[in-house]
Amino acid sequence: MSYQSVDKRVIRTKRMIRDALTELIQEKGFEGITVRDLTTKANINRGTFYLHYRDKYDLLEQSEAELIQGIQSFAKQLDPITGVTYHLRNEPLPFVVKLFEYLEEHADFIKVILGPKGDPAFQAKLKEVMRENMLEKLVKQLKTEKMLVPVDYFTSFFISAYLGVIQKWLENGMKQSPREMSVILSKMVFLGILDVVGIKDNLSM
Amino acid sequence: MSYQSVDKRVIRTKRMIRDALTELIQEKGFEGITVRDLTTKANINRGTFYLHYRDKYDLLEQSEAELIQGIQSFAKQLDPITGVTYHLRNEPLPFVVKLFEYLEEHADFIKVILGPKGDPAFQAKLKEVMRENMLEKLVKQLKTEKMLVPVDYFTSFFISAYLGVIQKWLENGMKQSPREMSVILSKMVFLGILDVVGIKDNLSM
DNA sequence: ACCGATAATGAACATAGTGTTGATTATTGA
DNA sequence: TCAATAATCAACACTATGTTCATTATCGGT
Repeated sequence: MSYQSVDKRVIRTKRMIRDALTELIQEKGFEGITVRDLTTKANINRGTFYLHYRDKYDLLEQSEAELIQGIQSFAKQLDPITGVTYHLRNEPLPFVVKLFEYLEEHADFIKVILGPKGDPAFQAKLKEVMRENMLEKLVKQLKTEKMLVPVDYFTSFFISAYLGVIQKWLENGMKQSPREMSVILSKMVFLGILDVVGIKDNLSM
Repeated sequence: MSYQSVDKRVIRTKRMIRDALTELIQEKGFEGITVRDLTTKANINRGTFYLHYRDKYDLLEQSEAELIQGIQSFAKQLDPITGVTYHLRNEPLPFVVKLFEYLEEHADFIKVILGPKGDPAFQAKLKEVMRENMLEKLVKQLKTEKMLVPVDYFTSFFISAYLGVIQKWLENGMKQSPREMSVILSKMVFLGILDVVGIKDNLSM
């Protein structure tokens, strides 16, 4: 009925370790965490930890990999025609809306892992997934020689901008809905800075 | 003649520790580094380390603080009239050019500290400095109610975009000059995505 | 060139975390 | 109910930490 571990005890133990990890990263950052800290907070025996994870880095990797996998699995279900169509219509990409929904759902962990005490490698992974699902198809359809800037700086610019807004949104306590955030982002992506700030009659000088 | 430590031995020891730190972060990331690693690589006695730093976190903080201070010191010397004037002229901010020059100068350390094995807290600090020197004055002159998006998302968007391009530039081996990078960034900031990619007659479909 | 000040060394220390083992108990799924 | 296996507990050798103290080496100022 299952090639997976469905043993209630395993589920329970792993969940408690994951919860402890989230709390502890918040408290002291990942670096400062010891296996003893984790097992104490999780109320399990220290030996039990090693039954499931090689060390704390293994725990972190597995936790991150699950999140990335979660994103990729819903990304694949999305309309493959996306890409340029949405870009041209100045509409938020369905992927972006879904992404915010997903982030919201797993906010506890993601918030700390993307925060100042988190893991910069996870930022890189997330950027890569975003790039694949938001810009890859667009870039492939462009004659890059016509671009005003080198393509990899173009990509880095917008993906980092997205991630920065995501981090701010999480930090702010996710006051806006995923749809609202997608719209905000679209505006900034499609308009230049002067339009976004409503300049011309806006300046006080 | 000096309230500072100018003793040649201290200078030498600290420099060797800093160099070892840079190399070791590259090799295994900051987390994996032990004081023993540092002192072995630096060819000094382990006890000597503790004469200068409380622990490896103290070392990291001091190293980062020096960099931030370096940025702030040249920022203060710049023309205080900057701000909106340059933004309106679509010219690269002098601060940005200077910043790239500074990053280039300290690339060894900054490259790893901003990389996937680096310190996310340093990213946050750098963003803050950039915000103060690039957007603060602009934002103060705007009637924020006229903006199309919440001001803090606006700020996060562009500052993160800048940082993302900086990271890519470092990762790429700094092939472009500071001035070139400033121009590339200005283009992306002032034009929307469609203009930047040269769209309309650019799409192959 | 000297000499007092101080930086660096080397060895030892208690303390704490790591990852592993083997025996025992508790819980699970069928 | 019971065989399988997860979790516990205690012990283990090993490594890193941060501190100490006596000793040696190097510095800066005269």
